[in-house]
Amino acid sequence: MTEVTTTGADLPRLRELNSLSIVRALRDHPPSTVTELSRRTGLSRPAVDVIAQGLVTDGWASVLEPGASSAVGRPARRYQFRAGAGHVLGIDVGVHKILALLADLDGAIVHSVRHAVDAQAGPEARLAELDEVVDACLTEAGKTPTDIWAVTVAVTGAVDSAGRTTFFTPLPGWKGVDLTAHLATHFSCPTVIENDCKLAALGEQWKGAATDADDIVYLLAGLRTGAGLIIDGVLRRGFGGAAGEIGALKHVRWLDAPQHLQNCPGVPETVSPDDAAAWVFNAARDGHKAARTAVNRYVKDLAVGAAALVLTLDPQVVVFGGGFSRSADLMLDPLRRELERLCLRMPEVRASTLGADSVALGALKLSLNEVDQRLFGGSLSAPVAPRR
Amino acid sequence: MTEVTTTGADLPRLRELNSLSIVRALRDHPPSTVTELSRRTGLSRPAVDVIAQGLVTDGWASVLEPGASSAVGRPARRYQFRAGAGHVLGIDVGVHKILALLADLDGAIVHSVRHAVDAQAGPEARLAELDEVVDACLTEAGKTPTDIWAVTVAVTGAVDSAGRTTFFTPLPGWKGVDLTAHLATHFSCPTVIENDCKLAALGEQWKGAATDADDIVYLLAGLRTGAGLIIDGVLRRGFGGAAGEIGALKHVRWLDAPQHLQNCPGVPETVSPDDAAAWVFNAARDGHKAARTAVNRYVKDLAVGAAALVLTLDPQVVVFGGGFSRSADLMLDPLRRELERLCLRMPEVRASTLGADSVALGALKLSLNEVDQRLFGGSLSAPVAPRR
DNA sequence: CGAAATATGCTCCGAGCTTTACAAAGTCGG
DNA sequence: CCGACTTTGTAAAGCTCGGAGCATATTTCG
Repeated sequence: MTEVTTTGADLPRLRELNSLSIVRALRDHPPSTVTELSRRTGLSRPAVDVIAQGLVTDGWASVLEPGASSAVGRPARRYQFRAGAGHVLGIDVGVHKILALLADLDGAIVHSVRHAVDAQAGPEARLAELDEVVDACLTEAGKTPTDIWAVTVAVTGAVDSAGRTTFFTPLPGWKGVDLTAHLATHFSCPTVIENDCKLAALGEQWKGAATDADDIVYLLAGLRTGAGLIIDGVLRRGFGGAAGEIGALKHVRWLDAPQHLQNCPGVPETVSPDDAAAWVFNAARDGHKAARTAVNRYVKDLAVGAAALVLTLDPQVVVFGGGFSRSADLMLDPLRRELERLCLRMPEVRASTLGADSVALGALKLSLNEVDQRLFGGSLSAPVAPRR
Repeated sequence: MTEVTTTGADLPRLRELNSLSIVRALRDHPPSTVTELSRRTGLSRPAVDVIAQGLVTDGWASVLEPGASSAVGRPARRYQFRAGAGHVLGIDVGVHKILALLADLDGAIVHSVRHAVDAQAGPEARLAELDEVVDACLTEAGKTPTDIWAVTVAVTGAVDSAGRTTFFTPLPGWKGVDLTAHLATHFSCPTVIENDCKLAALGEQWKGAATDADDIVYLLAGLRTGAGLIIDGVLRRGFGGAAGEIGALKHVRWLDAPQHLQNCPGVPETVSPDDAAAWVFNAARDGHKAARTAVNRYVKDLAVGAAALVLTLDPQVVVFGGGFSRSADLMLDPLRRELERLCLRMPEVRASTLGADSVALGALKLSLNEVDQRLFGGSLSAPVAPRR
């Protein structure tokens, strides 16, 4: 019955907006004087002063008393965003490992815990391991679940808007798992489940190979092949969460592409199937003939799907990531050549700089985005942080 | 040197924001009383009253004096957005025709002019015809170029951010044409050049088959084959304006797909190549064997590219448009079957409801968006409309 | 030590929104 | 036809907020 679309603003709301404006300015350039903030926001000095003091009493900012000054004139009090007011979690539930990252509101990583997991482990064992990793991460950092403002978990396979893993996933028995419900028993904050490729794309945009780009295609090249898309600066999930799954098209041989490497003639019997690809890359570097053709065939197959993504989206950058990106030196140029042949407008092709960490970092970033949306989207009141 | 990022807001700015809020509310439900606006915006009645009167004196709104009232109580003055304060143009420069639509700020079409053009006409002749269409449209509606607040022109081929047609285009000799510069001699308002497929997608979202969707793949199926993408409610151009050009991939046989229809065995010699497809569709409806297989082969080729788009973007709706959409009855179900086979999550498949007008309507919508952005994005001051 | 420069803190003013109150203009019922 | 009621239009009072200006504090430089 009550109108929700209250678009009009009164004076308190104006104050709120200006407070948000100050917080934003504070986060961009951490230790700021009132005069700097005044210049950056366009507000007058007295207004900024009042608001900044309010932010301090509410726990959003802290003051650095003058100390040693470098310029002439009375040294200014410096305010800084209290990044420690809250924390977020980013968790990568992979086939072989679980990695949890804990960061403050500035995205600075406070602690991380990585456990190895048996690739064959069922959902119960995996969930138990997940709980253990989260517990360890929190206790070792001296935090409790109530200190956490957002949690994002990366899983393999397409994730629908409710957080369910649909279609398929390489995690054994994972298909029906309701991770959201499981996390709700530990955390009362918002929890997001998302596909690992998509989060890796976000990670590379945040702190990796594509910080300057707003239109990115991330290629996950490994034993699995996948993609994550960032369009106009925002991670795109698609209507059903299945965006980027071009590998499902039969004309694109993504499913079988890694077999060029695994079934390469000449791989010694002593090398396990999981390590075969690494052996082939090394052999190719040493000039091994069969290995070179295997790599080229792999890249050729990868490029067809990549070209479909590029032609559809016309991105600025293609990031080559995933387990095979450690051998990007071998594949980047052939990939460029193939794309050049197949595409209309050639994007930049770059190798991942984060490697396997991109997934967990992307999860962290999505948690931060979630918090930002709650703060900047609505009011600044929700989770007040009173303590110093 | 001056700081552009003035995020803070003072009192005048608050008034401005509230004015915009009222304008928006006014546009949603045209004839509104002050009380209604007050309820919808959350502002108090006196505030709304003052703002509304200001909007009237500035020419943004007009008053409807009471008249016959139906309810009890004193009859209310009704305000309405003055859609006639400005006008926009949407123009479709096609191979065979040029169509110009003139609309007011509500998007209501005031006048339209369509001229046929020789498909072989060179750029000079085509530009001259364009000028003639625009002139006719304005003068017949009693407008001058200064009454126009935004112009969008649809052309074939990929358009870069500067409005140049790059790569290729079916319009003879069109490749180097600087349409933006040409329009600047007529109009001082912003002019946008955009690809016709993309605008058709926008048209279908605005007034066509996908008004309820935010994630749309529009298929242009005709003698040319193309696509336009709307992701999260916004038309996506790609970094270089070449988004949706999946037809350039050799594995996707979009370029040759229409030849299944044109080279269908059994087409009489008397039928011109341009009309061959229509003949095949009619024959297929009558049970003509070769025609049916030709249609099926065409749909099969079309579906591969469509599947690549769908798998990449996971849209809610696929709109089947273009010249062939008049025969959607024949192709919609086969297309669904093919997509069902190729895709992970099946989107809805709908036939275009606008037909060939979708392009010009989309151009119109983009012009309106341009105006909206100028109004709602910044201040309400720019093009004041003083006259009653 | 004084001048210059910069930052802080305070007061006053004006703008804008809300609340309250009241007059105006209709309808409805007798 | 008239009075009660309801809703709208309008004016006044009060509150909050940001801007401008000035006095004061603190540091550097000459």
